[in-house]
Amino acid sequence: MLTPGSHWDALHVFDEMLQLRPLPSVVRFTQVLTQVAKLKHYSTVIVLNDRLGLSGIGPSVYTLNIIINCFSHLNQMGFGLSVLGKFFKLGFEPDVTTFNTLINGFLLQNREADAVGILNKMMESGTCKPNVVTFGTLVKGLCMKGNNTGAIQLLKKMEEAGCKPDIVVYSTIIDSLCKDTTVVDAMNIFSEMMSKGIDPNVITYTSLIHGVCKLGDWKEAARLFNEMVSKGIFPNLLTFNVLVDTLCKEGLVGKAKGMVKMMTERGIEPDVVTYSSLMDGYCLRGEMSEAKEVFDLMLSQGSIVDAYSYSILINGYCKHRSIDEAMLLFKEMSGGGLVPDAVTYSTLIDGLYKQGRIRDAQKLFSKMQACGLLPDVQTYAILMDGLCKNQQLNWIQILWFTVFLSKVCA
DNA sequence: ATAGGGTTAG
Repeated sequence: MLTPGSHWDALHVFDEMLQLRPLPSVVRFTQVLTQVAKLKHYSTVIVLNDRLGLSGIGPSVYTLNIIINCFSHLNQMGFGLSVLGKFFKLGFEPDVTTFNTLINGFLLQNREADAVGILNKMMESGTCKPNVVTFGTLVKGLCMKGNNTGAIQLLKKMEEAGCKPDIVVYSTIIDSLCKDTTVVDAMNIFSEMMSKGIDPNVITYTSLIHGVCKLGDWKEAARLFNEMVSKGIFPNLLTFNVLVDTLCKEGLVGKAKGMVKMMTERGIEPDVVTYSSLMDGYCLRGEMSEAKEVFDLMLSQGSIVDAYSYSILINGYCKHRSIDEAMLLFKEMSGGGLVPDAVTYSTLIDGLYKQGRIRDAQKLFSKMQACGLLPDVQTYAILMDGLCKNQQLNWIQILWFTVFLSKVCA
């Protein structure tokens, strides 16, 4: 379907630009590539860049860096590294952005050692010293690995190296500590940050509010909320979504609806995430007709229903023994051009096993693999559970499955 | 004109 911002529009704009005479500068094309990359249409960026090359517009350090970033996000670090060859062929020097992009790529591939290796080389180098983004990227990588201690150590290390941490580095660590429910530590880092004269922003506060909400400390959430507003920092869509979601997970859907009313009054329109959280809230309470009402409301408001929202409703029906409703939605989403992922399939497979529909579950698993979707740890756990409970596995198979799962988890 | 931080499902 053609929607504003789809990669088809980008292709169109790009082709029209390539027809112009004289040709726009590489800077203009870079601006379009940046926009497409922001929409996460990484393979489109690669295609557009190839067309650029065919039209005789040479790459710049900027476009090459963008291409490396796109290959990283497409899990094609090999191609990303091969772009380095272009630098040397064209006589360009990779800059700090190039190295930062490569570090991020390695981290996305779980190649932490390679990422740290680049940092060390940069520290030794006289020409391309690491900057705040270099450290910020690595801090995020350590947090993603659950290594908050390492992230805090790196924060100290960057200061020793004469690189001042900024609001992004601090917010990354604060958010990770909050996710780890070590909100006390997050608050300490928060104070440390402010004592250094770094002002928190809406992202910092949203992470802290999320952290205290998860602990059920609504009083503290309200305090932080008031504190940020008193500083002239206003809660935005994400802040409200976090509040709506945590209220729903606590079973307080009524309060969540109040929050939706509040955000609307402040001129912030709920989006697909807001509604999906509400739907999940109703599903958790087994109030499926209310969940479906929210879903229909979304549909009536335009086409903001995505694969995620379908998956949430499908999960709700599966958990409340309406597997046929779930299958109907599954067919509907596929027909609507939305692509179910491993989570959606796993949910349905789990639902089918729990109803004793072993054959259907296995058929769906085959279909999932035929679609090129890789089962993950959770999928295998669901398969093993389903097969065991339906006594479809003997002890040898259970043993094999367990060994397999432990390898996947490692 | 390029690089790093906060939201939803099994």
